[in-house]
Amino acid sequence: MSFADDLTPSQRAAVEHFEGPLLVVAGPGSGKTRVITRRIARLISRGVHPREILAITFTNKAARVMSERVQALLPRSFVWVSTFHRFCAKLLREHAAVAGLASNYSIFDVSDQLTLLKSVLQDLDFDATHFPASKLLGRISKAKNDLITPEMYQARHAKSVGTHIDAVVARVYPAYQKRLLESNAVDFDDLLMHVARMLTENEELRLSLDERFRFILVDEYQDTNRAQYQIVAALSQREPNLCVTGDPDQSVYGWRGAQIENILRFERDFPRVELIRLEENFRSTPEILAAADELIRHNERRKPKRLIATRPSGRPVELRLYLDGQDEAMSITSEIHSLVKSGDRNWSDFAIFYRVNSLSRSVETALSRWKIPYQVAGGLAFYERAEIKDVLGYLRLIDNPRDRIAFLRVVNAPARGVGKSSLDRFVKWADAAGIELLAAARNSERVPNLSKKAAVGLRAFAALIDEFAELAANPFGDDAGSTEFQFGDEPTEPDDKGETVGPVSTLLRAVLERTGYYRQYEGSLEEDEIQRKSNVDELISSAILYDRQLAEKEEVATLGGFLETASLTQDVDSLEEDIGAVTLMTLHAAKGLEFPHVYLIGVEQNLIPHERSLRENDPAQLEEERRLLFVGITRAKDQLVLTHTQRREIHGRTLSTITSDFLQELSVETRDCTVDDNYGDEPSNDSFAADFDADNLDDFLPDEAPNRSRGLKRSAGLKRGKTSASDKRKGKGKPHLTTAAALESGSNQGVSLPIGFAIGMQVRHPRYGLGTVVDVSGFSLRRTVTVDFTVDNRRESFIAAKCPLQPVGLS
DNA sequence: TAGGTGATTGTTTTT
DNA sequence: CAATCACCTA
Repeated sequence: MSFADDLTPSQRAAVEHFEGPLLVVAGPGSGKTRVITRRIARLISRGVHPREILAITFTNKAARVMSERVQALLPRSFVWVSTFHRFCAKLLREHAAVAGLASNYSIFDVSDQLTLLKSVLQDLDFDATHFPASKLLGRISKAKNDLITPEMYQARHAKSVGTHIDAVVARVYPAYQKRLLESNAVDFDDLLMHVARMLTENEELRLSLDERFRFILVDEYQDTNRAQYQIVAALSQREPNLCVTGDPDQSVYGWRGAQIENILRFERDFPRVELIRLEENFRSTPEILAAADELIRHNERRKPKRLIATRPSGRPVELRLYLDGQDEAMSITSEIHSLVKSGDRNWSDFAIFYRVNSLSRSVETALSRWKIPYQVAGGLAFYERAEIKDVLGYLRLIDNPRDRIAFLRVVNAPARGVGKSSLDRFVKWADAAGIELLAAARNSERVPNLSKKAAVGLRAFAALIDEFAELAANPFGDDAGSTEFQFGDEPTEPDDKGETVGPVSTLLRAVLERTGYYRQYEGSLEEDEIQRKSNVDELISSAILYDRQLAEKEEVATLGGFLETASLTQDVDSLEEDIGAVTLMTLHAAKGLEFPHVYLIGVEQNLIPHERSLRENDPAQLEEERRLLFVGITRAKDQLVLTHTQRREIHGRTLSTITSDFLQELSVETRDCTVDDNYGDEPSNDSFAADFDADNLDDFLPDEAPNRSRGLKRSAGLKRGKTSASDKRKGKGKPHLTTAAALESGSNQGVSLPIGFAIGMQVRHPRYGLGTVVDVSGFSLRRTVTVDFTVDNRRESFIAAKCPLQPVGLS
C-alpha cells in the first residue's frame, strides 16, 4: 500500500523523502499536516521503528491532531508526538540533577513568575513602579530563549550602569534564577533552556538521545526560537534525518523570541538539505489568495513564494468602512444572521478576527443582542482561575515542599490569620535563617515579633501540609488515620464500574475536604460561587481522568505527573470547529485554522499595524504585523470581509482613526457603509426572534454589553427559577442558547460557555425528568454532564452546551 | 488583618 | 472601559 497516492507531486516528494535533512516550506492551506502525518506513516512502512521517530509541535492541539491521524493511518504504532515544552519537561524529569534540580520540580506559569520576580525586586530594593515586573520578565524570557544565562547576561551588560533597564535586568535575572532553583522550580522558558544546555554540556546524554531519535519532525518551524533550534540540532547530529515544516510568511511570534532566521539558517547548518515548496493552496478562492499575495509581497525580508490557487473563482474580497465599532459589529452580526437564516450557512462557518482582544467586546454585545451563539477564543484559561490555582497550589506544595510561590499562595487561603505583615516578617526570618518556608512554619513560635494568631495559623498550615504529604506517600494506607476523608454526602464516589480512584484524585479530595475549599462553595446560590464549585468539580474530574488513564497504561499515577499536565495544558484546546457557533478570536489565535467566511475587523493604523510596532520604527516589527494580517486573510476559504471605521473607542476614549498603511497595498472592493446602514436596529419581529419565547428570554438576556468578569456579579441579581424557558425551544437550527444555566446566568458566557453544572446538582430534562448530576468533565464547549435520572435509574451524558438540562430546586 | 477606594495604565501570548 | 495596585480605614 502507499501513503502517497492522493497527493500532489510536491506533497508526495516530501512524504517519500527518506533520509537526510528536509525543509518543507508550506504555504497556507497547502496540506501541511497531511504531509507530515503521511510522512510518519511512510517512515514506519519503510521499517523505521516508531520509537525512533519524534514529532514536535507547538500546541497541544496540533500534537493531538497529528497523533490521532497517525493512529488512523497505522493503528497501534506509538509515535512520540509532543509539544516542545512537554518533551523537555519529560527529559528534565529524568535528568533533573544535571540542571541542578530535583525531579519533582514545579513548573511556574506566568503569574507565578510575576509573583516571584516582584519578590526579587522587593529584596533588591528596586522601585516596582519604575521597573514593571512584566517588562523585566519579558527581557528575562527573551534572554532564556536566546540561551543567555544570568552569568552571560551580567557579563554582557557589565558596563551598563544605574537604572538602565539592562543594568536592572543584569541584577534581577540572576536573583530570579537563583530563587527558581531554590524553589526547585522552572518557568516555561527554563524547560527549553535547561534541556538545551544539558544537551550541549553533556555529550554522553546528547549522544544517547541523538541515537534514540533517528527521525525528527518539527512543525511550525518558523516559530522556533534559539533554544528550540539548539535542542533539535543537538538531536540530529549523528543522522541528520530532520524534517522541518513551516512558512516564514506566517511567523508571528517574533516578539516571543521566535527566529525566522532559523529557517534560512537551516540550509546553512545542514548541508545538502532538500527543499520542497508546497505552493498550491486548496483552501481559499483566487480572490482571497490574490489579496494575500499582494500584501505579503511588500515584505522585504522573505523568500519569495507563490500562492497557487486551485479553487474556482469566488466573490471579491470586500473592504468596508463604518462609522464606529458599534456600527461595524451590528452590521456584521445582522449579516451573519441573515446569511444563516437564508439557509446555506451555519453559525460555525463564520469567524471574526481582530488584532486586540478588546475589540471583541462590541462584537460580543451585538451577537448576544441578536441571540447568536458564539465562542470566544482566549479569555481566562481554566488553570489560571483563582480557585484552581489555589487548589493546585496545595498540590504543588505537597509534591515539592520547596515551592515558595505555592507556599505563599495558599498559606493564608482560606484565611488563617496570617496577614501580609506577619507573612513578611516570617519570610524574612526564614530566609535569614536559611530555612525552607514550610519547615519554618512548623516552628513558627521561634519567629520573633509574630502575633499569636499568625504563629498558630502557620503551624496549623504546616501540620496540614504534612498530613497531606503523608497521604500522598501512602494514598491507600489502611489504618493511617489520615485517610478517612469522606466527601460529604455528595455523590462523587469513583463510579459504578468498580474502579478504584487513583492516588491523585484521592489526594485532591482530601485537600478539598480538609481545607474547606469545597464546602465554601457548597450550597451557595451565588452565580460565581456555583461557577467556582463547578470549576473545582472539573478539576476533580480531570484528576480522576488522569488516574484512570495512567491505570489503563499500567503506569503509576503521580502527583507530579498530574501537575505537569495541568501546567502545560491550556484551555485553547477546547475551541470546537463544529459546535454551531460563530468564532471570535485574535489574529494570533487564528493561525492554523480555517473558516468559510471571515470578517477581519479594525483594519486601522495603530491596530494593524499595532501602535507599538510603529513606535520603534523597526521594519522587522512592521513586517511581522503584515504577516499577521496575511495569516488572517489566508484563513478564509470562500469569503473575506475587511472592515475599518471612522471612529474607534480606545481605552474608553473615542478617537478618529487613521487608515491602515496595509490597505494601500491591497486592491479590494471598497464599500462605504457610513451612510447606508442596511441592517436592522434590532432582531425584532423576524423569524429568528420568534424561535424563542421572547417573553421569557427578555427576562434573562441583558441588553447591554455583557462583560466577562463582572457579568457574573450582575447576573447573580437576575431571577432564578423560571426554568421553563428552555423547554419552549425545540427543533433544529435554533441557536444554542440552550442550557438553563446559560439562561439563568443571563450572561453572554451562557451562550459561549456552558456554566453552572456541578456534581450533586438537581436537574430536570424535558424527556427524562428529574435527575442528579453525577459527573462533569471537559472544558467549555466540550463540557459533558452525566446525570442519573430518578425514573428507571437511567444514566445519560450530555454536552452541556447543547442539552436542555435545567437546574431545579434553586428558587 | 482584611476589605475597600482611588490612581494608573493599557498588544499579541502556542507553552 | 476595567484590571491592577498602592494606600487607607474598620
